[in-house]
Amino acid sequence: MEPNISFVASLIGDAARASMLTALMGGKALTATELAIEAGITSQTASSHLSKLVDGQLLIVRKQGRHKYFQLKGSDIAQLLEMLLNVTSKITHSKTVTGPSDPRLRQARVCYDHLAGELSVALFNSLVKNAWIEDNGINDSEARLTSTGKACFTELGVDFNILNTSKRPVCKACLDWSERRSHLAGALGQWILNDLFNKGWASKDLDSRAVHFTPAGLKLFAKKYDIPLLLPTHSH
Amino acid sequence: MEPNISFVASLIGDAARASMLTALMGGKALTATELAIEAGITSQTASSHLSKLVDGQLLIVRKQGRHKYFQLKGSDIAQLLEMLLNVTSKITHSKTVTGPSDPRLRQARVCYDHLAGELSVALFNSLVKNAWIEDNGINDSEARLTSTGKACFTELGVDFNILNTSKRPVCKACLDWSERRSHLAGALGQWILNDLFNKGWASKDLDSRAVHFTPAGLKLFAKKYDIPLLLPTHSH
DNA sequence: TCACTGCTTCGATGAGCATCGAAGTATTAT
DNA sequence: ATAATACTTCGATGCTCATCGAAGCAGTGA
Repeated sequence: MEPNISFVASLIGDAARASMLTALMGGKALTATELAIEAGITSQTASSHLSKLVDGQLLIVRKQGRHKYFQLKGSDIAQLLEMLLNVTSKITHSKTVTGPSDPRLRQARVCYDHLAGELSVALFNSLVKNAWIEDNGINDSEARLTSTGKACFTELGVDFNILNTSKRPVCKACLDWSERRSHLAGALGQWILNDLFNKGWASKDLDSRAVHFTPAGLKLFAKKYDIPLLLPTHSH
Repeated sequence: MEPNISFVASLIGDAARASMLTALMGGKALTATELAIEAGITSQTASSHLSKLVDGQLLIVRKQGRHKYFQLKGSDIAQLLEMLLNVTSKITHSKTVTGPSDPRLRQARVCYDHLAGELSVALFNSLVKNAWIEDNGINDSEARLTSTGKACFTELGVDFNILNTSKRPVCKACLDWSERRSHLAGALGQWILNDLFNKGWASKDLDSRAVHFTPAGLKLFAKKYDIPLLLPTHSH
């Protein structure tokens, strides 16, 4: 028999659980109360939801003192959620005219473990333009690291020996639900995001999904990857 | 605001609708009664479900006489469902020991518009071995047509001028939920499946997801793509 | 015209489940 | 010790929605 899709889908198919899951797309582990607030429900209800999500293997939980920290079980779950975001936004956009959005989320946000939003799309385009990566697909998740790219990234501090040991692909294109264009995911995308945080160029916002750049950090970031900086409110 | 994932997920999160959707992964358009039978419900209930799926933009419908033919709205929907199949099978497999399955489905089945199952994985491996395509990712959807591959496929009758006009990627790796390994998707994967049907080497089974090869067709297929043929019941 | 099939609408039924208040158990703080 | 916080369990409530019978509409064939 084919696996029973409806089980996993129904877990995601509740409004409260869905907002918890999208909150966890920020990559950070969150406590039960934080998630309850995020979903706008009481802690009792949240507790029930969270145990279902853990039973359903969508989340893992780590107990720390009197807190319980929840996070997505793996990148495959994150990928599933991102694809749901894509499909959903495509569907709802056709109804609600054009996609409104929190401007901070539009500009830069975390997609589980890599950068998403306008800036990440600009980054991706620059990488393609400078032939660090090749983008084969039009709509889809194909990307390839060139030898130039490998050399340049190595110079920037990437250790491909380490990246290659992980089971996940190094270089991967991920479709952005707000921009509808590709951005960089995979182990390399993760490295870039971490690099941003390590260098203090950007930090996660309180709502944990938006990424806030410092003015200086933004300039350095743009310079490092040769990204043409646009005005904050540039025409669509 | 972020799109409301729960809406789409809850559409899939019903057992009856889910079996309808997986049935439509066969790529063929099915009538309302066929889908009702597939889901094991009455036609009234099916009608209600189907109108929800159409409203929700997961399906498109085409009226033909007194019949209504339903099919998945696009390849992105199919991709979403396939990913759900992957996640679900990974989750349920860890509980229900090892994945049992209809042997015909395991061997060869249709995944929306391309071939899936043991044979498709074998095909993919042969293509990689002979350097027609390159497989970059380990777990993920990356694949790249080599120049050799392009030449060879052209010789087999593929017209890349036509394939390239479509918006979808030509060459794409798709993770198999039964095999947990990559097989070929994309426009090229679609071409191969159609080629199989056109040549009469294989046909869709009555249950519309399994693909039945003729003995002669299987041999010719294996020869064409240099696939080592295994015994029907080969050890896992 | 009449019968048959495919699909839809309406209404009633019933089950599942999200929700929260109240109470209970840990864990940490004062 | 006492209080406060974080989370869970239990029970009651109420809503949503899948389900099907009955009836109706439309397209097809005799």
